[in-house]
Amino acid sequence: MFIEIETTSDIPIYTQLVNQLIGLIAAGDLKPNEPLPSVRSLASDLGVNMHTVNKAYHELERKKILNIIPKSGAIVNDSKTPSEEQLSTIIQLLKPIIAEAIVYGVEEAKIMSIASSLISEFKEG
Amino acid sequence: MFIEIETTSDIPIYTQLVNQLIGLIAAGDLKPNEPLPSVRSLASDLGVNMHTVNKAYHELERKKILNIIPKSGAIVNDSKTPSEEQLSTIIQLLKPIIAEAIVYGVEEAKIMSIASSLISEFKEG
DNA sequence: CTTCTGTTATAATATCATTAGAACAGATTG
DNA sequence: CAATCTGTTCTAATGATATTATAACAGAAG
Repeated sequence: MFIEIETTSDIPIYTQLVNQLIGLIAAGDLKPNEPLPSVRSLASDLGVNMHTVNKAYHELERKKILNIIPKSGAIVNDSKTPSEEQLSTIIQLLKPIIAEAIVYGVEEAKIMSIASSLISEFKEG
Repeated sequence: MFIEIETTSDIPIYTQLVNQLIGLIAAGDLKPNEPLPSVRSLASDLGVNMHTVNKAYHELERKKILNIIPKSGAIVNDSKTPSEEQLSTIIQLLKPIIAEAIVYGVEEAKIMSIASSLISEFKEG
């Protein structure tokens, strides 16, 4: 489990966890139906509290990325087609960043090129 | 100044302000070299505290989007070409969202289409 | 049956976000 | 010049978050 937590970051630990787990799934390092480590073991590995990992897992469950089976564990959900809610989420998240890029003077073609590169980066693993 | 603050949102007020101001600049509603309202008047308009607006302005100055002239006011910076730092910022912000979209099963073409639409939305004003 | 799992509860600490009030000094304007 | 407006700085209080620490519980897995 290749996860690194920066305790000095202003990004909350559980958010760093959420983002990195999403990254691992997107890159195929964590596959659909694959079980995640228990909150206790991952917390121990990372040197953080059990509840912090638990919070990240539940955030991923809220996003419908994980399926948490009570008192058993969490497995990666298999999502072939995004729900309308998920599509809307992506658009809302993307909007302020696209705006920021435009304000910085990043040209449209450059924005598209960055997006394309990032997609390839994940898809290639 | 078309800004709406949702006090019930879990997004901090100053962050909402930052995002909406960036949106206004991207859409051309706020043009380069144009002065922003004083922290006191904008705070009064929005029904929030002066310090909250001040925090947003300084966050935008940190991003080099605003130029704050001490004891005078803030004006919109004219950025024609993004700095390396700004480009890096955009990439780092984009990365987790692209990953999330991929996990949701959003196809590459769809992601690109959303990005393109958002860019057009801003550029058209 | 023992161990592992997530769940729940309480509690303490630190940080952040927001508001309030006041005072100060430079900039602007009439 | 004098009055007003500006961002700046400071202290203070409040509420919400994030994180950690313990502990106990009940279902799952071996």
